[in-house]
Amino acid sequence: MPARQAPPAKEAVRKQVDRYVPAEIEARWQARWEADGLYTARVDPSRPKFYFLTMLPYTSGNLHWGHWFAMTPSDSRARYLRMRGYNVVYPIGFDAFGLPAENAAIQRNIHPKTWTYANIDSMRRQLRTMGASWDWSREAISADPEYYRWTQWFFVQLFRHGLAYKKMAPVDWCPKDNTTLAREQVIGEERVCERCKTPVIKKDLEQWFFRITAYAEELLDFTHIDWPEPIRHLQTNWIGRSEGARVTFQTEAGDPIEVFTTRPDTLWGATFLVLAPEHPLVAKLTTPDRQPAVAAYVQQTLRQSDIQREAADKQKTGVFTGGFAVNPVNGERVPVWIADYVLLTYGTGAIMAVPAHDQRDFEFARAFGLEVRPVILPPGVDALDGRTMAQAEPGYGTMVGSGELTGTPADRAVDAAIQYVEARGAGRRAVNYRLRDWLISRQRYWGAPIPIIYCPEHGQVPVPDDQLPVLLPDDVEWRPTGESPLKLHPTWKHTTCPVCGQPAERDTDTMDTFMCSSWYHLRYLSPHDQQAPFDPREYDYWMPVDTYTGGAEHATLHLMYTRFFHKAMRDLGVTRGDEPMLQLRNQGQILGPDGQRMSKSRGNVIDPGEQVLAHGADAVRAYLMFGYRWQEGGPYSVENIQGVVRWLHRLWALVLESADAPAREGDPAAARRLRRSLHEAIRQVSADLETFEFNTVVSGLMELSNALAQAREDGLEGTTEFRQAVETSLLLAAPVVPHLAEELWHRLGKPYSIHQQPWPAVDPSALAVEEVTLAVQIDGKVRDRIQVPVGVSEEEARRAALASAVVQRHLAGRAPRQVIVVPGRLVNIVT
RNA sequence: GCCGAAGUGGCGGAACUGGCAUACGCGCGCGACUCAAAAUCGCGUUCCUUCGGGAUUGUGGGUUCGAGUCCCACCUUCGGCACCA
Repeated sequence: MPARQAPPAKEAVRKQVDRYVPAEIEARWQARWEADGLYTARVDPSRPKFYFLTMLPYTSGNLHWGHWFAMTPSDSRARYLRMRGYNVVYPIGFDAFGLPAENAAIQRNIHPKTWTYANIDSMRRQLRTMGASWDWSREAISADPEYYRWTQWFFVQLFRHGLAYKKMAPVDWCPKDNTTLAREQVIGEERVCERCKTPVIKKDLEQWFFRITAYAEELLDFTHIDWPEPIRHLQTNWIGRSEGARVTFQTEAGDPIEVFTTRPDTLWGATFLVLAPEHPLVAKLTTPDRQPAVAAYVQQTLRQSDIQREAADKQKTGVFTGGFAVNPVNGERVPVWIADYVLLTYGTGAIMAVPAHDQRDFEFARAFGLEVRPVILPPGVDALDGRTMAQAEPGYGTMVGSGELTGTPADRAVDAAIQYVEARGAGRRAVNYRLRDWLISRQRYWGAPIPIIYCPEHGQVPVPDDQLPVLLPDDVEWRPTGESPLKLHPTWKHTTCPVCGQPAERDTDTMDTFMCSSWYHLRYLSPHDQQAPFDPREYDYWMPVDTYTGGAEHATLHLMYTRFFHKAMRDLGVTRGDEPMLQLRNQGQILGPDGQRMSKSRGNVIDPGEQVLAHGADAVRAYLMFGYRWQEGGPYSVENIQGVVRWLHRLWALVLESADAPAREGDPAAARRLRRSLHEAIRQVSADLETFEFNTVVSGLMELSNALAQAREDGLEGTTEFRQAVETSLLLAAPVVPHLAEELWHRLGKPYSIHQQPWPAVDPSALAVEEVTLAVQIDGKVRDRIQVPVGVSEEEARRAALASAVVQRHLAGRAPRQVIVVPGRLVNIVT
């Protein structure tokens, strides 16, 4: 759709001006800014720095609304901060490794590398059309050897300090993508793969893990960062901290069983133990006569998918092992069962079952005729009978039937029980986390190879720093088979041990791409550094990131991993400070016009590129800022984009039409009104850019445009006040519509570039008014409005309000009981 | 079930610490321009009204001179977690 021409206004004396054709100006200014290095950021200790970071895009091929919505409002804020005098670094790069590249490459039968780098080329071009103020000289691509050399270097650092380790474990496996996944990449109740939505299965595999659990406690501390509350809650819940005790039960087979409980006060009611079927002690505890039943149950559990197994409403199943343990607090002999409702991966993989006070244990006990023994009396409960209880009683209360501790009240029961077991060496206070270590091995091709060599003599040997990167070979069969493609390469894995020089083999897995993106903000500091992952001088100046913007869907993935990574590297002396990103803000999502997620299958995809072609990048930027609450997002609206398109055409025409109006004097009152509108706009636009309230940034600019139009009606064209207001309008609009502002600034003959001008300051005297309108309320309802001088006394305001004819009529002779005066706002007459 | 976010005109959404609800824009209506239409410009636009006024921020209570905003209970929608001991 071509931009439409605005004819001269009806007075017909308006100068005929060029129409606004964004296509003619946007590319030109983009090229100029880049040629001039306008946004190239350099360390300059004489100026305050600002590290503004937007989540790097994945190399999926095309920019969609999500990119525009995340990036262009952020860019406006970066531009604003630059005009405010900050030395802003606003870098960009590409998250280029990963499964989608491989899967797309498989579909199209082209090499993942070819596909990825072709996408980067086209995405670079598309990104440039946004008119964003990125420092392209800092571009980093995670699939470049000069990048992943350092990803591997970080792995080696973690390995050397015991934070990366390999272990055999039941892990989540995506049967479609043929690779393991981190726990965080398994989504929802259906337990599907984050990428392809295929239900995951469990496999026992030897895999590399990062010890994120060592940082569980510290990751719960958000006191020094300004992150959105929902993200803090999601991470807190994911980490899942529980306080309680670990208690040891001796067994008749010899090996003790350790359990974790949050309710040590119920220990005396533990009438049996339950182990996860995969628990290592199961074989040892099982008596010969129970062997067939136990083996059958374990087999059955293994065959079941996790979804079947973890369905909460499922009937409890399990079998008796034949083994017995001893309850350490009362010396009673309790049977040991196995059941699939106990998870190997949480706590110790074993529980003490207290059927009277835990609903799951209760259901299990009733299903198998096990004893239910109440040992807690919650307030208001006189007695509980284990034989007749219909459900568990999970509340806290006074201990009963608990030996020496009988009678301990609710508020002391847990502590008393912990002290009791600690004194007898049967247990200790403990904190347990739901968080598990981060599984980073991937049996896929398109990732950074894990830099470990296996030597028959020296075991796991990290690749020495001077031999990094371990290059990913191009000549592989990269289609997935379930084995790592690197393993099937004829020569790649064969190498020599860095310690002894004897033949050895490389690890043939690659790393989770979330490892690559855990430190990209550091690579931006010096993307071509050959000596180190980043230049410490750049680090000391720019870090930490001051503002980070991106999607909330990474709450328990990237946003948690990158915090862990930073803290681990801090402890290794690589980074400084406790947190990598001080302020985080999440944008919402742009949906299709039907309110559904845009997708080809729904046929509701609107291409942002087409809108840019039709209306210009500036209009799309302004539309995205104006039409939504940025943190919320919402459906794309064809009608609403017209609103900002009109505004931009009006602004364009107004500026050019009034550009060389002959100088004259105007009505002082009208001039004062214009000046007040101008400074109110400066105040509002500044404050709202600061706080990410982008919709009111644009509405403030529109109101200012309306005030200019009114001023023109009032005959102010040609006055100093009018010219200043026009120029300041352009400065205020520059962060939002950078091309249009630059073009008009240029046409007004102002010095290049508008983006290097200082941000306008609010003059408080311009905001001052002589008269204010007070609302006059009677019993809280507005009945009248009165004009009073600005500094009017309360007494005068009251008198003026009571003098109002409307008020007199409503009062009808009654005397007000009370009159409340809120200076500058209202008078409320209470009858 | 647990945790979190959000409910304001026909629509997107404003409303800073409790003080004039509905800014700004879309849409719609009327008018101007036009042979006509589009575009553009101007005016109007929360709802009801007997034109006095009355009602209104998901629902019901409460605090207050005054509540979209604070408190209590509930409803709806969306997101996350879920046999986590």
